[in-house]
Amino acid sequence: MSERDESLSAERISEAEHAVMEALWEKSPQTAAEVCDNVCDRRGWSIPTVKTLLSRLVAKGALATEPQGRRFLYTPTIERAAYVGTESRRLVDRLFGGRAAPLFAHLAESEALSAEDIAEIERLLAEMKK
Amino acid sequence: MSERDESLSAERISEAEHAVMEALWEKSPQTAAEVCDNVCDRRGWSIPTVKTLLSRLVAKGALATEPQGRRFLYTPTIERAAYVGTESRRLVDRLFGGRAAPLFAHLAESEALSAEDIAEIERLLAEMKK
DNA sequence: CTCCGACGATTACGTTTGTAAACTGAATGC
DNA sequence: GCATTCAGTTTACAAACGTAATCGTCGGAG
Repeated sequence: MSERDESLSAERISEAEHAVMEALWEKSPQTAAEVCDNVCDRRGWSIPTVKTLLSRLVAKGALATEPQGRRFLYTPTIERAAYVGTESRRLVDRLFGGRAAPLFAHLAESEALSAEDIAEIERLLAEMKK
Repeated sequence: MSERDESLSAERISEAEHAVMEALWEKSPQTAAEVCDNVCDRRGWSIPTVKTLLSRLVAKGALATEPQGRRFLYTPTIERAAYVGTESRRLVDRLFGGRAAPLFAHLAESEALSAEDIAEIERLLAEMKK
């Protein structure tokens, strides 16, 4: 019960881990220290915490390491778009029965849509029609 | 370290708990056994599991109990719309910097929007303009 | 050549979650 | 009345998470 599947990257990324991923999607590769520079204050973390998260993400196959001298450079192996996609879908499935329209309706109803959002969405819709 | 705040219902609802909430939003009040009838097969749960989840939800203030003879009737204390709202916002904040338009764009791009979704959204947009 | 400091690796530890068995008290059939 | 049954409560326990301290090692400063 130790050899888990290491190739299929379907491992779930937790919220804390996600913060680390964001830093690396923003810019990569980065060392552990650099990642910490980018997230530690915001989250109130210390370096050991970041290192743990990095290790777990490597174990989950979400990050790749490349040795640079005696330290590692970390790079995402999964694309942000893919992650965002699965997470979005999860939510839509769980809360809106897989339909996006109710989500939109909900956002609209709860004032979560700004004027710009609406304009942007109209633009996208127009574009889709072409 | 035992008396947690019992009035403010900001407690986080986990995924398994959410399934129970859905059953009760669908129809309430219900007994534990009834809830189980509605979710146990789908999730492969046994009654004890449902009971645990119900208790935790009561502890979190998400459900209210009303004694009916020797058993309890469970009723949600929070509205589904409120839950859906906070969860949606969480996702939009976390993944799209709080902007709904990028979420929409993403759904559109990834084919997650059906023709009906689009029609429905156009309808909603038209309505909002009025 | 030796010691220090910087890294990753290992270990830690409390909490939450998923999943459920054991316990306890009350209602109910005989 | 007393045993069985059935509800809720308590306890259990492993995995995941959040957060971090400690260990072991390797390379660079003296």
